[in-house]
Amino acid sequence: MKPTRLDRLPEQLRQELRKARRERGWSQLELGRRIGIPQGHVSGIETGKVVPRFDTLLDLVRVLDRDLILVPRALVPAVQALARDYQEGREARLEAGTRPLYAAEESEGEPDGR
Amino acid sequence: MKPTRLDRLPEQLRQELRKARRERGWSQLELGRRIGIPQGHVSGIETGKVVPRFDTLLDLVRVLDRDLILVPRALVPAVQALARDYQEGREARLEAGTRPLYAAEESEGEPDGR
DNA sequence: CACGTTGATACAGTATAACAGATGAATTTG
DNA sequence: CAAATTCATCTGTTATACTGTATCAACGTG
Repeated sequence: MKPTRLDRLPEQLRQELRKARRERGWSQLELGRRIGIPQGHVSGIETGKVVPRFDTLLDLVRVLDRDLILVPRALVPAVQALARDYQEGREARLEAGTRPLYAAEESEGEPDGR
Repeated sequence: MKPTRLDRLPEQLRQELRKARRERGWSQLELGRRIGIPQGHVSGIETGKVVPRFDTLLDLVRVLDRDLILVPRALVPAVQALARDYQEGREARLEAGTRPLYAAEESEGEPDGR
């Protein structure tokens, strides 16, 4: 992995964001629309071109049904394992009927009135 | 809790930051020095006057031996409980010999070369 | 009391995130 | 193929995080 002094926003986190967005079948435009930021900005964040403010990132992860939480360093491995297992479970359930599952939902979930 | 449209940086998070800093016996000046930001800025963050960039907040929590991690919303309660229990354990151990424990360490731990 | 520390706040100047809008390449779709 | 979609990137403007410096009140300590 290139150190690319551009990952002031951790690459791992960026990948997870992109993955979560795609799981939902949302384009950057769609995701941006939901939290009120332009497509170009979503792109900049996902590619590591800009480091978002904390509140922006929080809006982003929450609309993707995730959250950012503060944990003691000692617990990081355990929590990550927990999260990974959980996700793998979801994915397994997902490919069972290879359908986006989320993509369909055109319920226009409240844009979280920013 | 007041909604105070100032908590774009969640109050709970701010309280935890302040608490963690004090546990270590560090002043805002000392904390700021360790990650390379001025005392006034630390104050602004702790009081909710400014919303830090994600990288700034990450530097902050890491020097306080915490981390920010992305988790599925469904796991938030579980992870928070885990973190709370862990902290309570530490505190109990701490007051046993009511001594800052951290405060002493003047090992000048690498300022995490920003 | 004089002195040092801590934390909040202010101000000016700089850096950059955020926004609006546009373009173009690659890919998908009709 | 033509049209639409998606995403990266660019330009210009605005908002604001961040820096450096300084002041002040509250507190504690010599």
